[in-house]
This record gives sequence, C-alpha cells and structure tokens, in this order.
Amino acid sequence: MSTKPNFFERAQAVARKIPYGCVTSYGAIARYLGASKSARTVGWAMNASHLDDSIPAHRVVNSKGILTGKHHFDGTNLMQQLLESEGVRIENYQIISFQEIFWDPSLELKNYSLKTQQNK
DNA sequence: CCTGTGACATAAG
DNA sequence: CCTTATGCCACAG
Repeated sequence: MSTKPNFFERAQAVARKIPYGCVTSYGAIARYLGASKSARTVGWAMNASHLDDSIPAHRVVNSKGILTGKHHFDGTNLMQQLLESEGVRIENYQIISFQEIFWDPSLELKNYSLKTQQNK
C-alpha cells in the first residue's frame, strides 16, 4: 500500500467499476483520485485503456454529458451505439438525463468504506 | 530536466 | 450553442 500506482491504473480501475447503463465524467474520476485538475490525464488513461476490453471507456464523458471521446473509437458513432445499447438515451452526441444516470465514483468509494473493510 | 501532448474544465465573447 | 484562450496535471521521449 505504500506504493502509489500510476494514475492510469487508478483511473482504469474506476472506469471498470462503472455500472451498466451508467456514465461518469473525467472530472469526477479525477476528483475521486484526488486530482480534480488532472481530468485531462484521466482521458489519457482512457486512451491507454482503449486497448483493454474490460474498460468501458464509452461510459466516460465530459462534464456536460457529451461524448467528446467518440472520435477515438473505431467507428464514428460506436461509442453512442454502445451507450444506447445499454439503455442510455443520446441525442446529438449528448446524453439525455445525464444527471439521472450519472454515477459518481466517490459515492461508490464512500459506500465501500462504510460497507466494511473486512470484505475486499 | 525540459518539451510536447491530450477523450478536460472553466471563463469570456 | 459556438469558438477561443488559459490553466492544470500526469506521462512519454
């Protein structure tokens, strides 16, 4: 625990925890990692995660709920299709009811800590 | 150590 | 809503 994993590793870990049909923002992840100003680096971590199938990078958008990173996916609208496939309504590359499906990693963290430390 | 980069965030026009 | 500009941080070379 003394060792501090790379920022990428942590960001990817959070991205993996995003529930199905939910989304979050780069800033939220960055804030969760304690670096609210390094949201850009989070996006970069997603870029590296692009090689990992276990990381649903399509569930990560910017603070406005816009699929800013859609251009980095294979297709032009692959990201949108993936999200819509999960029940996420999108219009003009912007997530509708963004706040309703927004998933804050810090909430999950709090839950984890409160839940218990004996398990996991 | 310095430089470049980037899927952000925010502010201003 | 759009574009432009600035800050900010982590990582690669």
